Formats: sequence, structure tokens, C-alpha cells
Amino acid sequence: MTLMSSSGFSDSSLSLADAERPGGRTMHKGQQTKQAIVQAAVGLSTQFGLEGLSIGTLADCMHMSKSGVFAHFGSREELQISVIREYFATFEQEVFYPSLHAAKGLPRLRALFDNWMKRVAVEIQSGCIFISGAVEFDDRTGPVRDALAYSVQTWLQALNRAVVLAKQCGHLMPDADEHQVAFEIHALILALHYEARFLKNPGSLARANRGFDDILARYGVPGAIDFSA
Amino acid sequence: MTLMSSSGFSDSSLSLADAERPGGRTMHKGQQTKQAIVQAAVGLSTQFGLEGLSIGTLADCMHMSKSGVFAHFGSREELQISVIREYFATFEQEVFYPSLHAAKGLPRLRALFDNWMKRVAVEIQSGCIFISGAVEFDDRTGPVRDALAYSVQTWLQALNRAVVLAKQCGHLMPDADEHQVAFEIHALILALHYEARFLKNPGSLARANRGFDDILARYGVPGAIDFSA
DNA sequence: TGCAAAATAGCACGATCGTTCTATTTTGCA
DNA sequence: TGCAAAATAGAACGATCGTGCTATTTTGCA
Repeated sequence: MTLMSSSGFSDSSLSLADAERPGGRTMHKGQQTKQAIVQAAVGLSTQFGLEGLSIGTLADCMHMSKSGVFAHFGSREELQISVIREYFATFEQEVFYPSLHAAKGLPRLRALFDNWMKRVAVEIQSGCIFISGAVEFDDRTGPVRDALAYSVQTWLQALNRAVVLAKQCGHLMPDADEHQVAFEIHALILALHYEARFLKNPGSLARANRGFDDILARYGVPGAIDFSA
Repeated sequence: MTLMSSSGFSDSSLSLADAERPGGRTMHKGQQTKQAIVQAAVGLSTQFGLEGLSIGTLADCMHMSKSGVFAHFGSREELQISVIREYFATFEQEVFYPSLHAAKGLPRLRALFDNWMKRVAVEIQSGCIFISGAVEFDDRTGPVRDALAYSVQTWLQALNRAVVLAKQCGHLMPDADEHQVAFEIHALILALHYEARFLKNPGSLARANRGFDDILARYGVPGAIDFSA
């Protein structure tokens, strides 16, 4: 099972640290450095945004020439798309997959939120491409926007499925609106990011957590599995 | 009473359409065009962000020369700050002041939210400087970030005061955490903006409204003034 | 109406951007 | 080990950016 339900991205983005692909074939030098470049590009993009990512800065950061970096992607847009793919893959690894170990229903939904919160707690310092990218590609068209929107939609749909599943398990009230629940969870994350990262308001993390507990208290079936652990 | 509790901005930003200042003194030509430039700059900034605002584009848009535009501000930063001030003033006029006509407590809180929602409904098409700016000036320092953060904080504090007042009026439960309530309201607005403007998800507006009703149902004192009108 | 002052235009600057082209170096298989 | 292919470097391009400087036009009061 993967976050990508249908054929979204092919995995041209590699995720292993060493020079081995999952299949076991050795990576050639070019692909290794390309992967390293993408990693660095993700770092720059989280901080300065996908639009703030410049090939010159990236080249300096990699101790390479501009054209050397450029040749791996052929265009800046392709570089940005690679960044989005890599970022999504990391998100999948950190937030989505670990939650599957939790039991279906409320436990898994809670695990998804907790893992998401863990990640956002880091992104308060580093930044989040899904949030900055949304602002940057608001009213634009093209492949970069498409890749970004696809990634976010995929994740939000996964969150939605978890809510639906929780209701099917009888852990949420029968009249609970799944989209409404997912919307409000997403809202808490966005407010946390905004108020903690931009405004530096202390206590935001606790308020997001408290908001989630309230959602469960509101939509959850009393006594069904969740002891607000 | 003003949104600005203490001395934040002096109003170098004029808000009247004609050439009359509130005091009645006539505006000179320079100030008129400066005001027109700021208006245009606000439009460009809402769409492309404060960082996307370029003096060249602004000059074209005003049928002026770059230096002609530039001379009014002396620096790009000063232009951006003028945009923020103007944007804030409009926000104050549209959202804050009209709400003061509603009775203290829940009615006024509801008015604040409704007026805010009206504005966001427009910003789903045009963009919002307080949201895009937050992303652009996340981890930067300087006067532009300061002006932006000050504006947002001022508005959020006004929202907070309205919540506190509602509780004092006995319209909210005595154990309601005012900051929590304000946080969750802010969260709904952010999610609406994100899901409607970037993802173009239909139904977002209704979900934000429903979320607010749920907040009142949760924290409101039953039977106290608010008939969920 | 004339004249100082304010407003605007025009031009040029250095810097940075993505991209292209051509050389040079490095790689990895035969 | 040799050699084609892949990877990288280097220089240059046109474009755009904010900004400074100087000329020209326009304004509004005496």
C-alpha cells in the first residue's frame, strides 16, 4: 500500500542513502550526485521556497558549477519538480507509513496526526514546501503547480480515508462529516505553522494538540477504543 | 477606538478616493499619484506577493517610468511597507469597524467572523497579503517583516479581545480558553484560504462556516443571546 | 504670470537570474 | 589499459532587478 493510490509519480526520486537502489543495481556517479543535489535543493526550498531556489546558490552549496548542476535537470522547473517528489517521499516515510502500524480506526487517525505534528514541529524551524508552495503557486498553472497540488491532494485524501475508516469502525459518530473532520484537522496544522513559524507565538503546539483532542471528543463515539491516550 | 491600540502606524497612508484628506486640506498632485501607486501595488502584491512586487511592473501598470515610481518611496522596502499599511487600513475598514456596530459579546464576535469570511471569499480569487507575506517573511528580519507581523498581531489581538469580551458577557462558558478559541477561528480561515485558493476544493467555504458554528456550540453558553443566527 | 520647487523621465550601473554552447575532465565498461 | 560516453566546468547571452544620477517637465504659490 502506498500513499499514491493511482499512478502519480514514477519513482525517479531515490530515497536510500548509499549507492544502492532498491532493486540492488548500483547507482552510477551521476545519479548519486543528482540525488545529493536534490537533497540540498530540498533544504534550500524549505527555507526560501521553491521560487527562492536558485541554481547558482544551489551550485555554490554543492561546490559545483551552475552548468554542472543544471545539466542534471535540463530546466529549473524540472529541478523544482524533483524537489517536490523528494519532499513528498520523505513526508510519506515519516508521517504516512509509520501510522499504518497502528490499528485501523481512531488509533491510526491519531497516529497520523501525531506523526504529522512531529514533522510540523521541525518545520516550524525549517519551513514547509507544501505550505510555502501553495502560496507561491496559488494562481499559476504548469507542471510545478500540478506536482505540488497532486502531492498535497494525495496526502489529504489519505487523511480523509483514515477518517472514513474510523467512522466505519464505529469509532466516530455515524453522523460525522468526514470531510469536515479532515478540514478541521488540516486547519489546526496550518494555524500551528502560521502562528509558530511566522508570529513565533508560544503555546501554538499545545493549542493544535488540544484542538485535535476536542475534535475527537466531539466526533468520537464515547468509550470506543480511544481513552484520549 | 481603533484596531491599533498603541501607536503603531502613523497614517501616512490615506484612504479617501478624492483629493481631500480627513482634515480637509487638499492633497497635492504628488500625494495623489503616490496614493494611486500604492493602490496598484496592493493589487499586484495580493496576486504575486510582496516579493513578487517589482517596481518595473508597477511602473508599467501606472504608465509611469521606473524612477518616477521609485522617487515616491526611496526604496523597495518602503514601498512594501506602504502596501502593508494600506492593506491593513482596508482590512480595518472592511472587517473590524463594521463589527463594532454589533452588540458586545457573541453578536460582535460573530460579526467579526462573518466580515472576515466575506473578505476571504474575495481573497480566494485575489490573494491575501497577510498569508502570502507570512510565508515570504517567515525567517527574515527587517522593517518589512516587522510591519507585516505587527499588522497581523494587531488584528489577531482584536479578535482575541472580542472573545474575551464574549466570555465576560457570559456568552461563552467560564472555562473557555480564549486563546484556544481565537486559534481555532484563525485556523478555519487559513484552511479555507488554502483549500479554496490553492486546491480549488469546493465546499471549503461551507466547512469554515460550519466549523465556526461548532466552536460556538462548544464554547457558547446555551440560550445566551445566540440563536445560531 | 513668473519662478522656485516638486514631480517625472531617461539612462546607466552592477548584480543575479535561467539557459546555451563548447571545452575539459572523469567515469566505467570492453 | 584504452576509449567512448557521461559528467562537469567555464564563459557568455539576454532579461530583469533595485537603485543612483541628471535632465526635463509640471505644479502651485507669490
